[in-house]
Amino acid sequence: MKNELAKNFGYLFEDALLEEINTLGIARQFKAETTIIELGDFIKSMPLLLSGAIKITREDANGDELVLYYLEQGDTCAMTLSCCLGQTKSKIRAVAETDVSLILLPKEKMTTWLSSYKTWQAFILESYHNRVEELLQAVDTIAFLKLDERLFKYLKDKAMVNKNDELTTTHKQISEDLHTSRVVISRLLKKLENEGKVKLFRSSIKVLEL
DNA sequence: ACATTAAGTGATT
DNA sequence: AATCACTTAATGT
Repeated sequence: MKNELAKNFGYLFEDALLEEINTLGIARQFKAETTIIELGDFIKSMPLLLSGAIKITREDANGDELVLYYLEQGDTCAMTLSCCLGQTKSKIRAVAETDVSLILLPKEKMTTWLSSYKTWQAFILESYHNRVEELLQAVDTIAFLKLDERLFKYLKDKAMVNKNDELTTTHKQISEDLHTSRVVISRLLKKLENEGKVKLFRSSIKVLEL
């Protein structure tokens, strides 16, 4: 774990902090599709993403889902930060998009480190900043983009976090992620295919224009 | 061969 | 853009 840690965060954190993370952190792996944080969960530790990608999702009272953003290697969950500080339940769901490997940090350390390590402070502020940016982007996407543009952006994002332009997913799953119906996705995907932006297969989609 | 699941399509609101 | 109803095609048992 130590080398992996150094590889991903070595340039960010000072040695003393890396040491602390190394001794206090718990390494964990999740397989793709595993739910890491469920709605309403209490957060007792904070994750540092070593590899893989995590899909952050919101859900309304009717159980309708909506994808907010993806976390990638080197990221941390901003929701967790506010949960740890405010002692509230998680208002989001986190599902492993790919196989994920991460380190869990005890939440009590977070605030202590904030004052004792400048690099930690910078890291937290930086990732908070990134998260807010992504959230704003997500809002823009939902509010101002038409569904066909949203769909194409979704496909590109998904290809990005998976580092693979061949996506194994179904029209139904996409419709759930984008909060719309399967039929609509099928039709829009057909349109994108005719425009030469994607290639459709059964249970998979190849993104051509990245 | 049969059942199940994914995807395509016309018509309606 | 959503929903219904139905078809076709691919896949699993």
